[in-house]
Amino acid sequence: MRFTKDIEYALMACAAMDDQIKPISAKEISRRFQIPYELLSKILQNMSAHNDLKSIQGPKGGYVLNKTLEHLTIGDIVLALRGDKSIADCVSIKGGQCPRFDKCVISPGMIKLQKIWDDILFNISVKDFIKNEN
Amino acid sequence: MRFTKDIEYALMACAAMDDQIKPISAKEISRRFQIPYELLSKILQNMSAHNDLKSIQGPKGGYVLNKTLEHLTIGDIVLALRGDKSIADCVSIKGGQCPRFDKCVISPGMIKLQKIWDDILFNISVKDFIKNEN
DNA sequence: CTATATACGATCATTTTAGTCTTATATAAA
DNA sequence: TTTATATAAGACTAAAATGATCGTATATAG
Ligand code: FES
Ligand code: FES
Repeated sequence: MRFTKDIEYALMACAAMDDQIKPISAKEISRRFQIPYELLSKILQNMSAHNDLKSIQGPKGGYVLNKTLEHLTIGDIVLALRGDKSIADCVSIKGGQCPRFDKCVISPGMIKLQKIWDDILFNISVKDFIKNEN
Repeated sequence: MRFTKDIEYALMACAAMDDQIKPISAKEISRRFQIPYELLSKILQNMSAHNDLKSIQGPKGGYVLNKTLEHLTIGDIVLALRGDKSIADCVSIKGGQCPRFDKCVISPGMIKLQKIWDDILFNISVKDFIKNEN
């Protein structure tokens, strides 16, 4: 039950783009946080495809936030990077294929816990996450 | 951010042992839930080493719960099977080695989220998790 | 035109997860 | 005391996910 490096890198990138009018390049973010450039690029491209960011090509190009960090949640980032927010196989989209599905003893609990987790993920904004007051 | 199969299997095993006075063997649990026997064995041994279960060797042996499921939490199971409950590298025990540690922009948020998650993990009992009322 | 940027797909290395195999030890019951 | 049944433990393998790299194409500011 852990966040992977993508998520960490994405959150750092968000911090770099916060309050920025001008686009910031992947290279600049990569340099600032010591994140492998190509890896970061793909992360930003995924976030772009998910409409969390807007990309501007060419010189002076880079990425800009599409929404403010107040309106971007941790859950959005997980969805952009993972595509799936399920906390276990038992409760995943493909759960229907599980041979145990009909009489599964853990799925009621998993479903409940999934709801609790979703509630957290999609209600903590990246702004909340980044700011270190309190 | 997902629970692995161990956790699922451990929870199923707990369900099988709930309210049981007599020990249940790994083989029996394995058969009932279609869990690979050797894999389940190791899971139960880990839970045993963590004092969640008591093991009885020999014929008519098996495993019995050491505490009631009301007093066993999801967090206990994660600790027994994973050894580590941290939600990300940034906030893990070895976090001190991170080159970004001193000026990390995400660690305040990670620490906060870790607390929230711990609060959930160690306050949901396996009994709560298993029972399907509500 | 050229330098700088994203877009995208393929590839590779490492780590984690999942599952298997083997051997040793304990013990209830015949 | 023998035998069958059980846990204990560690080595091993296979498969999947993660982390990182490479190469090439395309867009565009200057
Ligand atoms: S484990 Fe398959 S549905 Fe729960
Ligand atoms: S990422 Fe290293 S301390 Fe936060």
